[in-house]
Parts: sequence; structure tokens; C-alpha cells
Amino acid sequence: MKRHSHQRDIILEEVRRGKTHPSAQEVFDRVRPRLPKISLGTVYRNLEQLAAHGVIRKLELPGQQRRFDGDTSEHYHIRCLACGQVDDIPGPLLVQIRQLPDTLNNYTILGHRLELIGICPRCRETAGPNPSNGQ
Amino acid sequence: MKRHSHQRDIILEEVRRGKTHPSAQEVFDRVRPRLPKISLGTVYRNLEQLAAHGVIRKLELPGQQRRFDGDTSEHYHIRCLACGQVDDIPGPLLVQIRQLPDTLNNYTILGHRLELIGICPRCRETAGPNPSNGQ
DNA sequence: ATCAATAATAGGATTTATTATTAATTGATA
DNA sequence: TATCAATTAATAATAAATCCTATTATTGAT
Ligand SMILES: [Mn+2]
Ligand SMILES: [Mn+2]
Ligand SMILES: [Zn+2]
Ligand SMILES: [Zn+2]
Repeated sequence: MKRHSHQRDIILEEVRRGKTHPSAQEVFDRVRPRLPKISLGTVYRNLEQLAAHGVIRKLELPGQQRRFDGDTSEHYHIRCLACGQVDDIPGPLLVQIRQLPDTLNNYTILGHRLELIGICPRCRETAGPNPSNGQ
Repeated sequence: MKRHSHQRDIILEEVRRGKTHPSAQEVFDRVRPRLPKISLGTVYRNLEQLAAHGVIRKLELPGQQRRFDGDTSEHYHIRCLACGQVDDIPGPLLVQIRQLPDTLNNYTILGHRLELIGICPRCRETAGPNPSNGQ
């Protein structure tokens, strides 16, 4: 990020819009109406770059493609088992696990990753996964 | 798993050997000396099948390829940031997070995934990642 | 023991997400 | 305004995982 680029500005705007935790492809789809000539590689590169500089957050999800988060505050996520939607968990709910020992199993502990798994309200109501996104 | 297969028996034996949490490719490499004609697809299919039946565990790791675990008891894992090695966390260390509310953010909570991130003893000593496996 | 039904396999092709390459363009700076 | 490294669009390459199909192996019934 040694200099500005219009593409990066637009990408950042679109990641920050809403709380949807979009994948690179979804960001690409949102950016394209505004920048019809942009390429997917540019989106990937800038998302990585923005995440490396702490402007956005990269979410590595077990068994799913990575997503990005415009909200860089420390928070956990919950994921719908049926449709794959990722939502924020508000508040300091799970503080206990932060009180970890410095070493464990002879590892030096640097951090942790936690996500909750559940069924989102929409999938619960419709009883069964909705068409959007299977896992 | 409606029928037996020799391939599946060997695959299971190799997953259970040691505590190494091998990837499908690693299982393939271990099985091949014993079954030179086996194909990677067969290894993937049987690992999925064994996991679906609870005979082994499938580990979906954020930002890394999936691994398999012959130990089906409930336990967490710690992962080396430098070399990617995955080790077991012994004991009921992190019980607090199991006391979760039934619903959160209007989701029905079914479970959680937690992994610790750290530096393994080998990587700490050699100061810097060892050649085996970057990330 | 033989046989037919069909589950499971081998080998290869395909898909999907991501990264690398490259020539052309652009933004910052003097 | 000229310079030049950073960035881009386009495309190729890679890696993990899945899918496809002809063949083989397992099983229950004879
Ligand atoms: Mn979030
Ligand atoms: Mn384990
Ligand atoms: Zn859902
Ligand atoms: Zn290590």
C-alpha cells in the first residue's frame, strides 16, 4: 500500500458496507457494477493487502472459503450450519477462554480461534436449509 | 459402508497410527507402500465415510487443508504458526466455553470450534520456521 | 462352489478457490 | 513534465477436493 488506488478505495467501501462478511468473489460481484473492468485477482490482492495492514479482517473459516470483515474490532462469529451465513457475536461473551496459560503442551501460546456453530433464524423458520449456500 | 473393503481397513490403520493428524494426501502417501494401486479419490472417499460414521474425526482447519484424527475423544488442538503442525491439547482445560446459552443472536447454538495458535517447541528452539511446512 | 446384484475401486478429468506472471497503466515525487 | 516503482487487467498456473466411468470385489442367495 505504498500508494493509493481507486480500485482499492472501492473495494474497501464495499467490504465495509453492511455486516455480511463477503468472500472475495462476493466483493468482486459488488465492485463490478462500479468498476466493470476490474479483475478478480485485483480484488484478492487488495483484500489481502488491506487485511495485512489491519484495515479489514480476514476470516479463515474451517472448511469454507475465506471471508472478509470491515469490522476490525475484536469479536467472534457464529455460522449457520444450514446456509453458511456468518454473523457477529456481540459483546464480551466468551472472555473466559482468554485467560490461557502462557505455554501448553510445550507450545508458546499466541492466540486462539473460536467460532460458534448454529442454525440461523431464517433457516430455523423455513425448516431446512434455504437455497442460498449449502455449508 | 455397506460392505467391507481392504482399502478402508488399511486407511483406518494408517490414520490411527501415531498422533499426527494427517491430511488426505499424507494418508495416501502412507497407504501407498501397502496398496500401490490405490487412488487418491479412494482415500478421500473413505476418510469422509469413516468420519461420517464417527470412526475417525475430520479436522477442518481455518486456512489450511483438512486433516484427520484417529482419536475420536473430545479434545481441542493447538497449531504451530511456523510449521503448521497440529497437536492435541490434553485434559478438560477449556470447559468454560461449553457453558453457552441455548440461543445467541437469535441463532440456535449447536456447538463450537476452538483451536489455539502458538509456536511449537521445535520451531521455538530453531528460532524460525523449520523447513517442513510453511503456515 | 457358483452366481447375480451392486457397492466400492482405479484412474483420470473436472471444479473451485487462490496465487503467480506479465505487459501496460498509473500515482507519487522531483 | 519526466521518471519510475507500484498497481492493474488479463490470463495462466497451482492445489485441494470432488466427480465420472469402466472395472473389480464383496456379499447374500442359490
Ligand atoms: Mn464480524
Ligand atoms: Mn487430535
Ligand atoms: Zn441459515
Ligand atoms: Zn512448529
